[in-house]
Amino acid sequence: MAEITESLNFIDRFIQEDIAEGGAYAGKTVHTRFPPEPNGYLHIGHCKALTIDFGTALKFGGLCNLRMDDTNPTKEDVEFVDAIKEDIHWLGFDWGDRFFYGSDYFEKDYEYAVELINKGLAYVCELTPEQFKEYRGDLNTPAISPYRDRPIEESLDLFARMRAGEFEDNKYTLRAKIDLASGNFNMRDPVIYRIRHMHHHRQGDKWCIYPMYDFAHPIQDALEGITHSLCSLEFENHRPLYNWVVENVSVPHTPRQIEFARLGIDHTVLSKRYLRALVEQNYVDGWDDPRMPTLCGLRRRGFTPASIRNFCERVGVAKSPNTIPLAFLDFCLREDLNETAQRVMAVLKPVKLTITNYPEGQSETMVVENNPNRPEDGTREITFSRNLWIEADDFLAEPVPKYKRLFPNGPECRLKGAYLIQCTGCVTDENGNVTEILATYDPESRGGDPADGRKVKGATIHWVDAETAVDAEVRQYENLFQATNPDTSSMEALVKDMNPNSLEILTGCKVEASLANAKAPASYQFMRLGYFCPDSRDCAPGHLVFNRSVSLKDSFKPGK
RNA sequence: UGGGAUGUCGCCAAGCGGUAAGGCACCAGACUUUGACUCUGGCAUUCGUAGGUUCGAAUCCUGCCAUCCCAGCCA
Repeated sequence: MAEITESLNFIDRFIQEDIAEGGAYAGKTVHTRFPPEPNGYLHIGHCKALTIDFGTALKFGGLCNLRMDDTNPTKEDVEFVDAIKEDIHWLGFDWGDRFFYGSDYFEKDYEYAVELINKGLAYVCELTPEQFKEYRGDLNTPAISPYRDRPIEESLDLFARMRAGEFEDNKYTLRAKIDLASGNFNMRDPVIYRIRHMHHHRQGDKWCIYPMYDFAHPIQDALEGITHSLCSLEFENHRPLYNWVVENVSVPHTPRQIEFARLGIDHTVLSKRYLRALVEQNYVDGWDDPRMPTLCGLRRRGFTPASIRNFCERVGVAKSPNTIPLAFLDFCLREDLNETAQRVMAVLKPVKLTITNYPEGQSETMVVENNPNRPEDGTREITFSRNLWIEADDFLAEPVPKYKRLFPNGPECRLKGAYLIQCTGCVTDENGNVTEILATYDPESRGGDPADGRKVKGATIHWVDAETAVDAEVRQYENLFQATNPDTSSMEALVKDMNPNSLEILTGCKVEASLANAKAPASYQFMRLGYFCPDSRDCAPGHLVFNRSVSLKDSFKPGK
């Protein structure tokens, strides 16, 4: 077993007890699994589960399987299977050769179901869905099940005929005989098989009866030798049933289910159901729309795998409900990018800057480092001339207190990697809008350091040479698709509850700087936007002005 | 209302009977070729609440309060 140096969460402690001498799994290899249902794309919430499933196995020197939980043919599709695998690899997790489909165990599931019938622990029920609901009972009254005493032979016969396709959907179900009076509804003789005449994405038309999650999942875990079946809190109520199946069916192995709290992020929809609706009803351009909290959406937004993994690890594992600030996700990205991203200068909201004492037609080349944190990343050359673009926010006609940037007769400022300049004034149009900023430069400060060593009072600002700049149109999205209340019951309500900025963007009315709430200065925003795929398909209102000295293709590749 | 969970700083989260880790956020200062980054310092006499046990409790016991999950032939 690998030495465990990280701090242990509550799951780790359970496992440690289990594998300790005398424990339930003494001497065994810890084995977990990540079991997504292939009915949608993975989102950052799944990433937490992924981090826990794969991370726990790793921590204990064990293994983690990837298993498509495809027992319900009505919602599943191969498109999702491929996308899920790709996203997991992108994140950096690897299941080796342990990739499985829950549906590959259908034959086994069937045998175990027959075993239950033979033991008198399951029976064929013919309540209609409506009756089933009626007979369910309520919090204080037990359920009623008129068919629970059906003779074993009869159930055996009916179950075989269910499989043979003799009955239409919903005509019969197979139910486990457990406890009609249980306070836990999952134990009130739960349905474990239903009839669905439907094409299965993998099994084709081989089956017309499908096992329910509660029956199939423990069996899958047991057959794969999973020691610890980690899942989210909403399955806590299912654990007694999970254990019941494992105990009453002759599976070769006894897995243990442990539940943890799922991830919550403020103002972010993390429910597959709603994400799916957003895609299907065209509120967004697809699962990989940069506004989506899906892994492919985050990837297009410029999130690195390391930043997402780190986020999930730092968020912790516990059982208390949690809502993590979106700012924390941003922090994790900035932290990673600050270390690894190659810098580039670009201007979000451009305004013209003219260096009045710089000769017209003259141009020179400046050399700037690609990443101040990593000299080994080298340098790049950029051109400088009399006409530049700078950030509109780096100039104020009327300075506010403590403003250290450009304003008429303001402090000397540094153009990053170029010269020291001082603002002398500005040009405005008939409406009073600033159209051009005027400044003079100190020829003796090439590179940014004054010849006489005087201290620069103003800030350092970024710029782009108007003569050589590339105008790259890039659509600037709001941080993530946001909603203040993900638990609303309709799309209308959901959209109504959305953050106003998002709504504007969704309807295409207006696109403002996407990272307006990012605390970092513009350059850091560029790191992010720079990694944002400037694919022409995303071109829309906003635009960035890039310095041509960097090849867009090379420097602005998606964060792969 | 029956069953199952959860409550430690604004947000996460350690702690597991010996006297409240850490991160994010925030505040103050230093540094700085991007007001960022980095660095330094500050930030819970108190652990939902009321009692009890104990020399000693966030940790054990009892009651109460709040919140979440469950009555799909979804997962």
